[in-house]
Amino acid sequence: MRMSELSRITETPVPTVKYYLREGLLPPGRRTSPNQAQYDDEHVRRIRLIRALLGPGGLDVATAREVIAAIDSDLPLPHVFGVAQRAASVRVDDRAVDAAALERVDALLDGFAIHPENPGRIAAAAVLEAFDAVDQRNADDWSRRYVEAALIVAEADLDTVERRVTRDEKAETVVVGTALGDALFAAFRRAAQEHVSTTRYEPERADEIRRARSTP
Amino acid sequence: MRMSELSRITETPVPTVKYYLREGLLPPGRRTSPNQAQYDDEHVRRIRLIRALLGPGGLDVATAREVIAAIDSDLPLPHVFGVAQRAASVRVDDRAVDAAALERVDALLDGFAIHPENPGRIAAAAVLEAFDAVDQRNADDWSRRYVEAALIVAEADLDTVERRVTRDEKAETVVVGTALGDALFAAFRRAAQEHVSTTRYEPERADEIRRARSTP
DNA sequence: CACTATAGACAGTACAACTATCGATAGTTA
DNA sequence: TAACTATCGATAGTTGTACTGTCTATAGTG
Repeated sequence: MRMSELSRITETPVPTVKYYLREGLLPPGRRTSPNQAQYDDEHVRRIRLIRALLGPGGLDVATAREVIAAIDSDLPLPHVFGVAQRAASVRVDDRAVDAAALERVDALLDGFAIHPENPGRIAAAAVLEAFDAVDQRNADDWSRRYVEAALIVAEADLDTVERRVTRDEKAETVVVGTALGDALFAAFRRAAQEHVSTTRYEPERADEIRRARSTP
Repeated sequence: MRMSELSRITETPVPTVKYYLREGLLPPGRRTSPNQAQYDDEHVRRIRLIRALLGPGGLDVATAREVIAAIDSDLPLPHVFGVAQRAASVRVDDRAVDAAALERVDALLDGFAIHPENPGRIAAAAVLEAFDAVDQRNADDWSRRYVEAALIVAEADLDTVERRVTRDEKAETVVVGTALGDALFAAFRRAAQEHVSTTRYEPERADEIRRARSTP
């Protein structure tokens, strides 16, 4: 197919497709002449990946380029996982996090087999520090339950990757799952908050609200 | 205190403090003359809140202004919760989500007492749609476990708010918890992923890695 | 009385993600 | 085969966001 069709199928404007090509997110098409090229299903797929990473995934173009390069490389899966993790994490300056916050995180993650450089460990310390700066209260009880939930999600993530067959499928799932998983969990969290809040404080209205959704 | 001290305590440049004032994020100081004003601890607290929302919370200035206005208002807590939820959610165009994806989400959230407009419900549908566009596979098993984890987190969130005493404390905790909770969970998820991955695939290395962190 | 610090208005910066224009050429259609 | 549309690749422009800098008149300070 030519660029206009690629653009139509993926609902992405032609100038934007060109932009992705320029930025190295999308591999060039197969040249048929000095100013013509053919694209195929792989390009369609890749554009969908790019849009998922830049949109719901919240990655910037430079970071998306890195994780795409990791998928395309033949590096082992654990390496792809590391790249995806660092990409999806808000970049936190290691030195900007104080030791006390890191110790608290380590206490919460007692028994976890993680390296000191794990992006989550650093980021969690930064978030707890910010939380304390506003809400002068110990957030450890709250955090402990987050860790419990995070373990459930992490097991689900690994299981999902295992279900894929080839190395490339697994690599793509790792990247998409890591980036979109955050957004998916955040969405379900919102829903669960309303649900828990309603059943806890207005149980008499819960049934009525349930009905409103099941019969639109 | 004067602006320079406010700036020093909060580690925020003076021009940035002025910017927050202009943008209505920070209430003006108590005027002592046409071009002098006094600030107090409430301003310090407020700047910390702003920085937490704009930094780890990932809100933009306009959205931060809305949630701060909600805290300052005397609107009831459920309303503040709603504002915070919409603020922390990636804005999704309702019509951009197709009905099939919404039905899948509703199946996953069967029995939940939530309104059809719940931001999480819409956002989850959008994310699942993006995931399917890339990874042509049913993500429902994966999602179900996310929902299970989201319930744990939502209960923790509500409990944390309940522990606060006054309406204003509760309102602030709702806002901070909603915005920073996403980042906190994402961080713990990264840590849990490495932990689960190591114990599952390289159990013999797990102990060694654990030791590396406990004895820095 | 120097000297520094405001407040507030306004302009400028830096970066990211597109979006538009252009000239030379290629494919397509009447 | 002429007219029309599409493409490539280079370059420039746009939009939006979160600051950052400059300026003037005035105020606090040693």
